[in-house]
Amino acid sequence: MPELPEVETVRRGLEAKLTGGVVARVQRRRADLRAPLPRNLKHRLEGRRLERIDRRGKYLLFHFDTPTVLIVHLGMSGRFVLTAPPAPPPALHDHVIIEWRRGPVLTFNDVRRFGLMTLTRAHDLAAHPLLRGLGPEPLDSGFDGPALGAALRGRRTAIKAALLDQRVVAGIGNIYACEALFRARISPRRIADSVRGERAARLAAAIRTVLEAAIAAGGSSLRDYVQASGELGYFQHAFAVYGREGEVCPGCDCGGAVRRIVQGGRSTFYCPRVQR
DNA sequence: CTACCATCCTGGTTGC
DNA sequence: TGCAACCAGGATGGTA
Repeated sequence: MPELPEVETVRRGLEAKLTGGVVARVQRRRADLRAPLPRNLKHRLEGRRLERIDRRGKYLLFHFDTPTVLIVHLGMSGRFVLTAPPAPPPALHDHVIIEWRRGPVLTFNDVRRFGLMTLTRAHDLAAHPLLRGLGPEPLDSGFDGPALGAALRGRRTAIKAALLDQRVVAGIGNIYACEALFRARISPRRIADSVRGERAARLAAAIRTVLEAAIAAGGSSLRDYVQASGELGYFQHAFAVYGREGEVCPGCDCGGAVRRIVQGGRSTFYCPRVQR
């Protein structure tokens, strides 16, 4: 479900409500997510104070004192819900419940259990296997045409597939790959290696602007994605091509229709007339 | 390297 | 209305 804008929206919502809190109680109700939940989750977190929440790509990084870091990936259907204490009776697919000495109760709910939660030490963070190979953060100031072009150099795969590869750029998923390519007027089928120079600059700018616009809208709410506060993001109404097969190409007078193709088993939406 | 495939899991939607 | 097939925002590991 969640790509960078949704993860960032969750990060902001949780950080605002939870920073400074001390963990009072951890319940691990179901451990068989994408990777087994740490057996010592309870002992490592109880009594720890949350200092801040960072994000790297689609990963949330909860920094506690000790120093302990809780790494979370939401997978396709993972979400965090905040509720007023006391902890509510566990609902279906509530896998982890974190209570604090004061403040709201944090529940991790994940229907499909593709999510992941693990612990590490802060000083190992950059070298952690989950984070080590990630490409540049698209919202960092250093992310520009030359940086993107360098990451794509020599890749003979389609640019759409390359954007989904977290080693190329961190945080982009199927929706924002489609949307960024449309904004940059680049065909999703174009060989990644051929995206250089001015094209790479256009694509880097499109990635940045579409992600920033989505964050400003609170992310996209498809299916069951909601922000921690329970509000719905509304960027899904601003999609130019995603999910719009057959509709008139938006934003220009080309008269073409949005087409859906399958690349690597995933749906790609684009306008063949304006994206070359 | 690359492309392609299956896999993990559940639930909503679609089509008969 | 019932039921089965298909589809879904991710990541990984295997194969050719």
